[in-house]
Amino acid sequence: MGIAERKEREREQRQQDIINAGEQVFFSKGYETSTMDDVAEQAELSKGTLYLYFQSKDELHFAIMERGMAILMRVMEKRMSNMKNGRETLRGLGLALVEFSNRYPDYFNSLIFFQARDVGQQNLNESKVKSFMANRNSLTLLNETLIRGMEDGSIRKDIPLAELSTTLWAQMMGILVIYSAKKMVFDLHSVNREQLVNRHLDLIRDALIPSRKEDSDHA
Amino acid sequence: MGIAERKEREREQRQQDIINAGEQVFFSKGYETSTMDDVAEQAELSKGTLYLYFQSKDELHFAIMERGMAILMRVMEKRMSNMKNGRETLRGLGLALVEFSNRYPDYFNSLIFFQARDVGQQNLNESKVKSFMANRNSLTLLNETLIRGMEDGSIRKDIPLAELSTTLWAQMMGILVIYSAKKMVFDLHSVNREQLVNRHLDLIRDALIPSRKEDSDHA
DNA sequence: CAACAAAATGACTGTTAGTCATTTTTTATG
DNA sequence: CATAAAAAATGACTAACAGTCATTTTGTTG
Repeated sequence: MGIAERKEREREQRQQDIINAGEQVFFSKGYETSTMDDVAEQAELSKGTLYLYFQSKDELHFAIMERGMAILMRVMEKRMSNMKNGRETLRGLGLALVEFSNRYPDYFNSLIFFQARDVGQQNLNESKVKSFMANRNSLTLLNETLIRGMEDGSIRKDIPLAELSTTLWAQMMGILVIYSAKKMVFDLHSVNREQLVNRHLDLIRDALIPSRKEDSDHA
Repeated sequence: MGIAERKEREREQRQQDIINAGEQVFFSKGYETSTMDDVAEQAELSKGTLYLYFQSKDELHFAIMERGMAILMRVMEKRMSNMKNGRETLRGLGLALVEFSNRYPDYFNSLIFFQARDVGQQNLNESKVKSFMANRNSLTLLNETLIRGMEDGSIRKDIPLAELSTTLWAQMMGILVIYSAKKMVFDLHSVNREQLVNRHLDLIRDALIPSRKEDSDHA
């Protein structure tokens, strides 16, 4: 008697259908200007039903972002392979973000949106915790890369790992957020996203090369 | 007959009063959770009057941020003096932001809020243009500092100025936005804002030191 | 003071996220 | 198959709030 199982599948399917409708609407009209009635119409369901599957408009949006995050992880992992050392792999991670932004601009925008979402909110609600979890994987990837680079000698070892990884992560996410929010500033200086990221990665590369003094300090 | 002048002064004063009320309310309750009725009550004015002085809730918030920006500029200019070269001045600019965030946390938060505000908005409205103008001064300061550093030999000269300044600006604003939005991530890694900014400035300093090759390349 | 203008008011509107009593559909049972 | 019970779906409704505007109050001028 697999009725419970079928119900579970149906429920999952309906949830995916709603996410699909949400993507259609949010990606074309923008999140803020889209209404839950729009999504309901697109999904051919009543608004009430939407709330049986998602607690809030924000949670639906979050589910869309999670799809994007999963894709980004795939793109990153592909880019990481075949890199000769940790420092090059680190650059690969950065370039994966550029590739992701070009191939999946809508998902990319969702991701960036969520990076900046909670600015100015003092109370840490559940969505904040979930959003944190969503970032864990990419931070872990970054951490592993730094360890690899420190071990193979391509990255300096004198900076505490947790401090370095969070800094690099904030830098990268940060410039993407700022670019997205203040595109006009960059347009005025004739700098596009790819240039910005490349320049950033160059600077970081230079900053992470072990110094000659450190070279001899083979721990 | 200075009636027109007095009226002008009164109008200005009332506008300042409303901004004061806005600060009181927004700083204590947070922007999103504050209502214009709250501000009206605090200002001892009707809501309608608020809209005679500000086109929208957002514009009132913007006026508050502009006060903060003016303070930040003062803090930066103070920090810039007495620096021995461009590279040190650059660090001074970064540290000015930390000082600002400690001394004027509410204004600082407004500023960061506005940096991230327009993520995901496709249409560039007037507020976006205004927000851009608000950033011009700090970007100009950064530019001047980089030029000084390139001229006194403390900063490498091989990166186009517009590209370098926008990148450094995006990095700095970016990490502050991300820290504000994702404080939890940094708490978990035991990294606070001051550490983050200091580590970032260290990395940038290392990346901007002219290479030995470039040293001989005295243009 | 009367006529006019400027400033201020607050009841009202429009919009939309989220709710919940009611209806429809599906499943279980004799 | 009939019927009771459970599950799913509905959409009219509420609450909240930014922004408006016809009306009232205050100030100015001759």
